Amino acid sequence: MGRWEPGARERLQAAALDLYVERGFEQTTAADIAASVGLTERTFFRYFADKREVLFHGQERLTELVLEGVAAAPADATPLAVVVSALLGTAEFFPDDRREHSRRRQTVISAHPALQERELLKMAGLAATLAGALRERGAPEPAATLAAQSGATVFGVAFGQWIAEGETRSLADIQREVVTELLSMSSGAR
Amino acid sequence: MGRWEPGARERLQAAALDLYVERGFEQTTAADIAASVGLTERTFFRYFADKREVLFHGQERLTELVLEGVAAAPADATPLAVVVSALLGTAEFFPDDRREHSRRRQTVISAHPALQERELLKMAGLAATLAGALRERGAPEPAATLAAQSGATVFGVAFGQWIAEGETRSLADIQREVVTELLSMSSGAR
DNA sequence: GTCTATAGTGCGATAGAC
DNA sequence: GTCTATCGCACTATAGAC
Repeated sequence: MGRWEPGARERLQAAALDLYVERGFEQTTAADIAASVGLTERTFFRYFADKREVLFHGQERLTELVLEGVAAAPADATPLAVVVSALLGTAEFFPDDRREHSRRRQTVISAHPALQERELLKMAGLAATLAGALRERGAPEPAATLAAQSGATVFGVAFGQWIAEGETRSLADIQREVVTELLSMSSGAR
Repeated sequence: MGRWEPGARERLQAAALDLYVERGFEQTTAADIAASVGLTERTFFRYFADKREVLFHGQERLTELVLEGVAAAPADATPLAVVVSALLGTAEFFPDDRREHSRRRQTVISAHPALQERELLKMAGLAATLAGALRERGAPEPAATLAAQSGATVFGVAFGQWIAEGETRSLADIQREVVTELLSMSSGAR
């Protein structure tokens, strides 16, 4: 394990998660992570802009899945229907055998506000991308943003449930239930 | 303006905003801000945990207004109706004569991801507080969280509109329209 | 109020792949 | 030889410890 071995980025990501779990985010330096896979601090920062980013790299694929979900919706679908389609597209990113990894990762994030900030920023970026895609399909503002943000809300709630202790349903199944819940809530409002 | 003059916190906040507008957030050091009001860097960090926090201090009052709004809702109100009441409570925090200040502040935040992160974290905290208040009134999960997050969404969209160039309506008026839009969107979904 | 560890950046040197 | 990942060093600013 050292210089020139392939997969430096992936090794750094795995080592970072392990160390963040073991001793906590703040007690882990970038140099610690790099050293644990035979690299230097300087190389760590070549791959990741900062210590937090190492936990979030790879989410570009999630954006792609959202946009594929948008494209899969019928042309005459309402913004909310398009969002549901986008949402179900994301479920592919979280197969059941990734649940345990997601749980570990989320435990670390939940314990550190600095990591929560970054997660919220990523989610906001995804929602903004989704809103843009809705506008391209002709949705006006503020409907596009409202629908996209509602999608982010549903995703967040469903994801939280998906990684809850003892949960066995798939993310897609949970998402469908949460969407139903959200709609029934709105229609019952005075 | 110097040592021992009262209102150190407020002077630091005003100076920080000015400098962030002038030269940008990253080009402004904590020492710059402190020096510009006759204090030292050390004093800056006594008042604010970090460079970002200086733009967000004072939002505890916003939380209070949200909770007052919750309390003002009739006991048999649906979660969503309680959220609307909470939302309108926040409008008091943003009278029309604060609009220009909010615009300046938001311009800075929008230009710097590090500041957006902090803003998102504050908003998430507020939504979590609101969800907790809804649970205390008997709302079950996930309805409480869905309603609270929807409130945050409406607030964000309405606030963005309120500070838009040329906008003259009050925040409360805009919020009411955005809520209507959100509800009509959900009821029209297939 | 001082002192220090760490984050993060810029730039030039080097080691290995080809 | 070229190309590029990695390293070493110097540096500033943040933030916390004493």
